[in-house]
Amino acid sequence: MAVDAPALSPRPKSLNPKLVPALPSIAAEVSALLDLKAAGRSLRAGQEIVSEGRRCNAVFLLIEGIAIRYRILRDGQRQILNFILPGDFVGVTSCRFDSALYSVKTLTAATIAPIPLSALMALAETNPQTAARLFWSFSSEAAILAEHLIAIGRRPAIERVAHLLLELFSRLQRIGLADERSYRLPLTQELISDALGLSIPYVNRILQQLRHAGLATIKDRQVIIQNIEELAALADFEHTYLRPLSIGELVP
Amino acid sequence: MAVDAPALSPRPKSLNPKLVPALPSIAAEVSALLDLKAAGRSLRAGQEIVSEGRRCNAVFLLIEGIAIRYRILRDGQRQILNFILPGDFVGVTSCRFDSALYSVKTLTAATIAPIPLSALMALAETNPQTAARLFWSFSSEAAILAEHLIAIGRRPAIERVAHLLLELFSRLQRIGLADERSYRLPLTQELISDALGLSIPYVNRILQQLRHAGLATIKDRQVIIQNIEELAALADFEHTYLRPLSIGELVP
DNA sequence: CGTTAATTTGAGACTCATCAAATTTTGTGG
DNA sequence: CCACAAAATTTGATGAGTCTCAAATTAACG
Repeated sequence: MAVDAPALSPRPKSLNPKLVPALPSIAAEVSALLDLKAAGRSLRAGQEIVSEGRRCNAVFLLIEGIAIRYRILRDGQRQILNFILPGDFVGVTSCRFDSALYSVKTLTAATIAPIPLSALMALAETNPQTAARLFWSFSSEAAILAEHLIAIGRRPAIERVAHLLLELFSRLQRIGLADERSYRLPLTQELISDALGLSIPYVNRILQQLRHAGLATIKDRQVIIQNIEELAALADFEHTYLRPLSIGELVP
Repeated sequence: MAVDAPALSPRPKSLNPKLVPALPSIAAEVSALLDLKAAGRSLRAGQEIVSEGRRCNAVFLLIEGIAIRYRILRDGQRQILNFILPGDFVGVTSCRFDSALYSVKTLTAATIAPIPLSALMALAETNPQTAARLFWSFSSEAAILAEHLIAIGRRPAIERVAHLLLELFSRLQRIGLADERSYRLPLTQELISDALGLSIPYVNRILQQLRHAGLATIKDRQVIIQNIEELAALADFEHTYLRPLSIGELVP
């Protein structure tokens, strides 16, 4: 089921001390079916997977590492749409248009497995049940975007930051990349500000508030959630939106 | 292919003077297959289709009328996530969780056709190709949410408002519900403010700016885009994100 | 171990929110 | 079809939240 970690080339310098995590079941299923393990490509930190304005002829399964999806506006500002974690598919939205609407790039060293659109179409022909499950799973991305929209549209900066830290915590924990109250991630203040529509100096001040309140700290590329309950209360965080039902769980 | 307007009961009191628009092809296909026309239910303005916190056991095809998807926050604020227009599916994200994350309610009189999840599952069994196309089409919603996220996160109020007016214009035009430079829609300032994360008085002032600049006017539930080019330039509006490729157009 | 990247601090300005009230428009029952 | 109640728009004054700019400090990396 899960991708076998030792089968991939070990990467001692990886920022992530953990092994390759378990993939969500549909990702594992597709991975097995299309032999994606063999197709894995290693990327360095900062490499683009998808480039805005360019045709995108594949979707990618992120096997290891962290990436972001973002848009650069005409005035040079950046808006990060979401963080992409192991087990997530990359480029699903981008390949739906004749040129990609967003860019995706790695934040750490990463391993990705491309799935050419032709393979996806073939899958829809030869294995339509799996394809349906896969496509169904794609729509869960909308829930995360919607939650970001709510946070950015209607919540003050401190709640947004708290919410982001908790979302990443919850998602990483789910795939075995976080422990009880912390996770490793090169989450710079610039990334936070671009994800939440804030300025870097203000994010800095917000982080100080969280630190002084004993709620959360970022240090040495490590995010430490010191008081989960209080932070969740502050952020009005409820992790249901990160736990979509698979197609099989819909009708009990 | 398209839904036959006269076949549906005419609704003289409808706020919308136009007839039922052509559905997108996948919607038409599913509609025909499941005989959704016969299943159409009429709703009055302001009725809830999906309620946050409640189990949602169906998706709905909006056949006629306008709806919004939104969340009410703990402090009573509302964030509108998107506007739902004829031909759009409702509740796709909501039914993916054991209780709906958002509410959906009509803004005008409307006609919807429920598709029980069981029917959707059955479709995936009996007609997996169609199901795959349908599920694939669901993921285009993410592009609209992403664009909203960018607007709210990184653009000043006047650009957000301009962007929203143009998005609705473009989407309505596509389904035959807008003419050259205007469309009918009960778009109150409260709706705009809740969609864009602004206050009502400020939206009011922004609309005055747009009006005085000769760019756009809202009057008598009608939105008039007086200068499309200039408004689009102001908003940095590019409608690619509203024109996803169907699954068949992906590999040319 | 230097050089670039990231964080931190301060001062000042500006966008936009809040609150309150007046005005206009819309919907509705008589 | 009018009159009234409710909803929506408009205006003003004030203040909070957040941004910008600039520079200093600290941390990361080859």
